[in-house]
Amino acid sequence: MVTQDVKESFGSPGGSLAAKVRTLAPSMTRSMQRVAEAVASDPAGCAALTVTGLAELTGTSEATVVRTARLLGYPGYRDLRLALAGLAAQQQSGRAPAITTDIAVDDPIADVVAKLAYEEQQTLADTAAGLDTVQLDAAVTALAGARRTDVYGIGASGLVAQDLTQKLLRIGLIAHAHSDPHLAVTNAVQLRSGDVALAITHSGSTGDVIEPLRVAFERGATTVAITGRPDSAVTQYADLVLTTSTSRETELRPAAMSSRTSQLLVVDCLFVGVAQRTYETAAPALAASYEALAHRHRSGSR
Amino acid sequence: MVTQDVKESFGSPGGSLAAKVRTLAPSMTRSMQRVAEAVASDPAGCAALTVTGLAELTGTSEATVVRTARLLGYPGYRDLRLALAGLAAQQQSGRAPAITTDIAVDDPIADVVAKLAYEEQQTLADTAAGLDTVQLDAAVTALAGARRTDVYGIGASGLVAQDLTQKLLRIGLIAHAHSDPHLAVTNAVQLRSGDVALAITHSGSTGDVIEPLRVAFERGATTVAITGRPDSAVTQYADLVLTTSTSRETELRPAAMSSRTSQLLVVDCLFVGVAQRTYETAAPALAASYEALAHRHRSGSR
DNA sequence: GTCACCATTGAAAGATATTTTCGGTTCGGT
DNA sequence: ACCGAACCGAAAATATCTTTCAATGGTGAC
Repeated sequence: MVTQDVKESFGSPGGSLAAKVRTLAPSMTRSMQRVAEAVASDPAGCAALTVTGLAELTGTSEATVVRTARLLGYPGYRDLRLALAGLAAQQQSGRAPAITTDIAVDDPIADVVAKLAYEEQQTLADTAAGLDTVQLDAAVTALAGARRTDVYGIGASGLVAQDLTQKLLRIGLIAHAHSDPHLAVTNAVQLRSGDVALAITHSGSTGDVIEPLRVAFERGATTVAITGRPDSAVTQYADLVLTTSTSRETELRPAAMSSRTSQLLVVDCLFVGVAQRTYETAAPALAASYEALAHRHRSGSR
Repeated sequence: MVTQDVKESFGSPGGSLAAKVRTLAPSMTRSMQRVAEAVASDPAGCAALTVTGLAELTGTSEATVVRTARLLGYPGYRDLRLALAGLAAQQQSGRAPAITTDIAVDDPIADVVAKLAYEEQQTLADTAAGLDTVQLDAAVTALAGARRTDVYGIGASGLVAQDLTQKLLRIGLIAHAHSDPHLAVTNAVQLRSGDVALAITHSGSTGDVIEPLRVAFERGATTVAITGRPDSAVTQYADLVLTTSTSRETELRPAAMSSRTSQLLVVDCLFVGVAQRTYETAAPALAASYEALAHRHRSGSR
């Protein structure tokens, strides 16, 4: 029997499908994209169609439809269709007001705030839905037990890398963020089994970040990639891949914005996970760092 | 095609299936009742089964299963199954309880993800609701017209400061982030009317950040504070105050986490606002920086 | 520019699932 | 005991889904 795992597909909340389509779209061929788009835009309608029907609707072939279903993580079209039916039902029951419009040049500032907040919320939901908790758990375990951890990130992702290291340092772990590619590589050489190297790159193809990860990978360290493109170059050298969501970008809202939100959520999850594992030492360390900073704040607040 | 009317089956509210089974049970034969009962008691489980599977489970034959499906009002088993999938999804989503509890040490990683995502969404909503758009608008105007902009932030807020400057630089504005208190002050001395100084501090009482803002304030620059405490020391020297939200912190989720989310939203709003104001120059600058980075990415990704 | 190669695609064959048919079985009535 | 009707399931028939494979078109090397 092929269709035993429907329950699991239900496990992920509804919106995740549209998100999945977005993250995987870049790695799809043109015809597959057509199919994916049809499915994402009208789940209910597509659920009513057979493979042949959907193939005709999208002007492709049955084979392509099945291929798309596979890429989206289902064993076959049958299961995609089942998931679609579920999705449609959910949509029907839960109203979707959705602020759909992009941010325009002449939007009043209040609209900008509302739209940005909404989109970032959306990004968070998508990311949470798309995160592979098994990989995440494995990454947490690796980090918690690591002798040392190196984190690579450039540009906006570099800030996320620093955020993670700041947090890890706070709970007594040894972590460094590298944004200088050369230093990153020379440090990566020092890594060995039991250490962790973590690369953060939205595109998954940032050479300056891939290179140190490759070195770490070859030295036997546990390598983790946080990327929006689970099929990109960086994953070649990653033992564990944590996927961030990709929301559609607009001219005034560059992709960097949502990828940052997404990356930070992943990083937070890693941190909390590690803090749980190392609670005995993490809790006092957090308290201590809080204490240490107290005197840097002016006492009276007016 | 037999399966054209799936949408309609969704139309009937979820619970009606169990009711329908009860109503029709008397008119059913023994084997059909077994099937109907199985379907009613575990829609999700049955949705995962093929006709043959369900027939075996209930100790009946495929024919009986199909007959039951017909009696329940569906054209065939295929459509019953689709409806079942929808029902299961609804049930699942229905029991999505508000995640109110704090993150506990022994929470499974999946719960951690859900709770973190939820809390960050909450933070975003709170921030958006609490933002003073008048002040925000004024800050945008100041930034858009500034000769130069200095941003102060320490620790986690320092990363937010860098995020803002990275973005502003991208659209051709002159902005610097300072995390070194001494350098910040020495640079602040250079500021004058028409320049902007922006301090980011959650507590509002971080001396190292207040000091340069005070200097800038006294030199006549437009000063902006992004803080979670609108009554704190930093606001003394701030012409404009943008308030970030403060959500309750827990042991495993330090305040830094939500304040960062909140600060980033404010910063994003500032950025988009400025990009709108300076659209003529910002749009091409954004495009250009995108181009410039393209070659740093390895080509093949698929 | 041409060629070789690889990715992409759809047609059709093959496999599976669903529906229908049909004959056997059971059960109640006579 | 016999008859008839409803009930049921095995298996054939059909629909649907999946896989294979050859044709196509695009891409990079030379």
